[in-house]
Amino acid sequence: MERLKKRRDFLAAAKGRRTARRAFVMETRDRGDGGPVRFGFTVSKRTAKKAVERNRIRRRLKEAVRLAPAEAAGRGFDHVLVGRRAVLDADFAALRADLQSALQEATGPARRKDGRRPIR
RNA sequence: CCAGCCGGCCGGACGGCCGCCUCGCCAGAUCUCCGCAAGGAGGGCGGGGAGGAAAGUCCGGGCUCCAUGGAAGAACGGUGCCGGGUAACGCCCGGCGGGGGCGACCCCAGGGAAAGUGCCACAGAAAGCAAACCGCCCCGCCUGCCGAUCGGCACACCAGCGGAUGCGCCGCUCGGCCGGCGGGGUAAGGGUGAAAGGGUGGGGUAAGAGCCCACCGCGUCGCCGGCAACGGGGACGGCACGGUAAACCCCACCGGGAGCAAGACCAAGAAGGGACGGCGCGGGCUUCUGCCCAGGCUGCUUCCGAGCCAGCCGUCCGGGUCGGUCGCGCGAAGCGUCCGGCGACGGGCGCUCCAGAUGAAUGGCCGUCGCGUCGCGGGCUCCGGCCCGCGGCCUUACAGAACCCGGCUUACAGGCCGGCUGGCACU
RNA sequence: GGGGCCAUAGCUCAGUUGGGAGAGCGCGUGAAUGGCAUUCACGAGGUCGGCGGUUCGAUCCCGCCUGGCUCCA
Repeated sequence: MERLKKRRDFLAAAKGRRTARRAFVMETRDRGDGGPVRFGFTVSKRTAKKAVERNRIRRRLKEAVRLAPAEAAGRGFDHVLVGRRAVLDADFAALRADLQSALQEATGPARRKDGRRPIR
């Protein structure tokens, strides 16, 4: 898994499409170059005050991303996962399922003009 | 057995599958990918991979840069019984003094208030200079009352002469009491207050007072013990010296400032600018040599020393910012053992190499065991609980390295070991 | 990672030789008005962020925690 490390990339992703789930918010940006997919993680001090908790949130999200099938994330995308406190005691299988659906939605067809999700 | 005190330690264990970071070795024909570049990633094998507090950032150092070197001083900040340990410390050890506890033991910013200044609200006579005030005592004078002796009978009184007796009246003297004025002696006592000019007891006195005595406290000076803080004891003094320095301050000692986001290098790349070299560079006197006087700048100040600046020409370098690499893992290191020391600690020998991220590595899932807790069932019981089985829950408290080290402080489920004190019972 | 500052009534803030806890707005009651606003009078409201210490006495002085703000790069 390739990681996002520059502040620039995080700011760019924050302007992209947002996909919210119970335990996290995913910000997605299509770089348009068809290159490898990259992931970034954000857990702020406001989310969890203690460093142990912030570490645990990021690590569980990272593991969920690692176990996700490579083709699900698409090509040329930057995904930033903003962790919430719910990650701490969420069931891991449910976390993976949420990630999978979020990736599917984020890399799928663009939203309709009214901003609602496409009807399946 | 119960209650308690002190010190030290642990803070889940084993295993499976899939992953992450890093180090070493091998391979690596410079092959592929990312990047403008610097550089980074990609293979195999092996090793290592969070804490006792990694935390707070309260102290002390190493290391790095900044400042022109040295000395003295000022300012500011800190520390504060004595001795020792240490690279150093505000830390630690041992001791001393004070306070608390039946005790084991615990607590103390614990120098100086006879260098100076400030403050001590309210209450209180008075709050720090010692006196004033109330009160107490003595003397004198005055007024009033009472009593006694003596003298007297004008008035009042009496049954009455008469003032002999009784009730009385007047006067002298003496004594007592109340009050006032004046003079003096006192600090024992005076609702208060955190604190009141040594304390307690006795003697003494007109009343009192270290006025005298005993003990305690205090001060001064010798002596003895101790490196010292200090302790013991003696003589003398005869109360002078309230508290507050985490109020200003004084004394002694320590401290230059900033911090790895320090700093160095590399790549891309303007302007200001910088470095080096050459020539040149204040005023006066003088024929020249030379002599005299000098400006500005560089630390908070002074002194000594050192250096730089005034222009022109030439050559070279070239910041910030973004990115990359280093700094960055052998150290006041850990473990074991022996020796010295009451101890903190020091020394010798042997063994080991033990995290290095930088949007930041320890994760995910599972099995077995252990611990804790809850529920149910059974058994035992000194009725407080203990044991066994099954099941559920937490899979466990506080908490995540960010240059490193020594301390301090703060947070912490549960548990282990050792020593000691008090009480009860039994032997 | 490293510096600095703040915390006092519901809100915004004063508070120094350490002895009284305060102001404005807001709130409540009353007056005035036919009614409302303005105005006037009166009143309630505080572990001075927490825990220790110094002192006779602490919002104030000294430690240690907690929460918040801010600066450097």
